[in-house]
Amino acid sequence: MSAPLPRYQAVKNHIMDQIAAGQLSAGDRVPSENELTRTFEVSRMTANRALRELMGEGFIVRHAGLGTFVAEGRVRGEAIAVTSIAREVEARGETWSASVLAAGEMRASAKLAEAFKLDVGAPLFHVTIVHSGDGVPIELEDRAVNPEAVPEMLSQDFNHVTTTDYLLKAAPLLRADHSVKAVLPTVAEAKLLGISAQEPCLAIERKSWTGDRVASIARLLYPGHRYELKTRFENK
Amino acid sequence: MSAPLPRYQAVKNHIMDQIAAGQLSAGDRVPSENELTRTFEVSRMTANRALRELMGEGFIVRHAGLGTFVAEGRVRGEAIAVTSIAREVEARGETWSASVLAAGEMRASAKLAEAFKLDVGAPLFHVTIVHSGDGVPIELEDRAVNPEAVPEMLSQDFNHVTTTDYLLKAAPLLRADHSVKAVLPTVAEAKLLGISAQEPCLAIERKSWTGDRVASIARLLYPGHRYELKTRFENK
DNA sequence: TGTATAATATTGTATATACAAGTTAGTGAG
DNA sequence: CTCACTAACTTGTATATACAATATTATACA
Repeated sequence: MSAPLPRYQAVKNHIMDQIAAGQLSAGDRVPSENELTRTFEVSRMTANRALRELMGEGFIVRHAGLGTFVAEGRVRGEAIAVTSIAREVEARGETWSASVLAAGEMRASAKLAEAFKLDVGAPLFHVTIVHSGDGVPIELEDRAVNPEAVPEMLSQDFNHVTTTDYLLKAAPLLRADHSVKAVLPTVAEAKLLGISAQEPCLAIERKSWTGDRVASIARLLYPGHRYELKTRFENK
Repeated sequence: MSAPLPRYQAVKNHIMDQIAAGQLSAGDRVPSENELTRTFEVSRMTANRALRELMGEGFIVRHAGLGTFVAEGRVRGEAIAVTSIAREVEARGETWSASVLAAGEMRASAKLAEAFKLDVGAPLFHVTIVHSGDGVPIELEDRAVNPEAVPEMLSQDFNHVTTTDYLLKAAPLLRADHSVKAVLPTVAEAKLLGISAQEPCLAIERKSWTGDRVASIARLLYPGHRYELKTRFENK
């Protein structure tokens, strides 16, 4: 059972829900701290914290003496989205397919135990999959999954559904950290991706959370000549 | 005359200065809230706020009961932010320096004209700069700038201020598009970055807007072994 | 009617205080 | 020696209170 939601978070969620649902649009006035104090029966400090964090996250802007308003545009830049490789492949007009090289249980190494906040040796699910577009490999996925967060992980047929699609459903994504690097593949990796070992690859490491639990840690490797990451940033 | 610095900001600055100066390294323990309370003669709430904001900005990590520690690597907040390479270098505890290889006018090729929404042959500013940390090249910047958006661009001394710092001031950033790829450097690029031509590089192409005008188009090249891009994604 | 001042509303910072939960080290008992 | 308990320390959340600064509105006076 999860802990009760902190009050400042409930206030944040309420305002964000209103923005997301279109009840509050860019430029609209957001309730003041004192109004939130009354509405939510919290202290002004709690309301201030909720609003301050939303401001830090780019959703709202605040002016002393004036008030608090929904920010223009979407201030929070679109981070690297967690999208399904199948979707990306199809968006290129290619047909996605997958080859599951490994799918089973493993024991958490010290590093993974630390990353998952589990004990060393704790059971994890592990999958290794090559994703292709029109039969040409485009992504080598190596992923460890927390069984506590996603108990039915290994029951899925990842030749037909991507891990990402399944995880997005089974373990609602709260947050993800990404690290992007340019690397050379190992000989084994190069072979699996059907490229030379001298081909630069984009390596994305992703750690995703569901609730307050690390759900999955993945390393995604893309041939440099086959993959490009695009993102957009917007400022208020 | 500037307003006195808020106390929570002074505490933040002090810790960030220590990290930037290398006095605190990744994994090192940061003073606890109660220690900061004594050192800075502030309330615990004020110390908590300072640490909480630094955590939100990715510089530190915190564990209840355990303590506060400098984050591993630099967790860049949110999207691929448009940040100054000087700032990034300094956050690594290194000293930034720059070598301007080219700074002058050019005529817009068909491709650049299209990207800037200008006529082919229209004047553009062009700079090529190698940025280094502790004397070791880390970024090769090749940038075209729209003179209509940034008329004084070439008056700046980019040996001492980064193009990004200047652009952020002279042409308030509204929006930026990023493309990230893994590539091999050309022989010339490899030479400028002091790496082998077989070293994979992270190539970031950035198009930034001020108002409704494209201000700048840059290609930034980083040696794979020297640079890692970190981003964070949050869903509600 | 126009202007100045006071009152009100809003954000911004800071403190003291309190309770809750997690971690670790030390001590005492078996 | 081992285990359990306690104390000390740490982070996490919440409240009441206070003062400061900014912006707007209401009121009073000319």
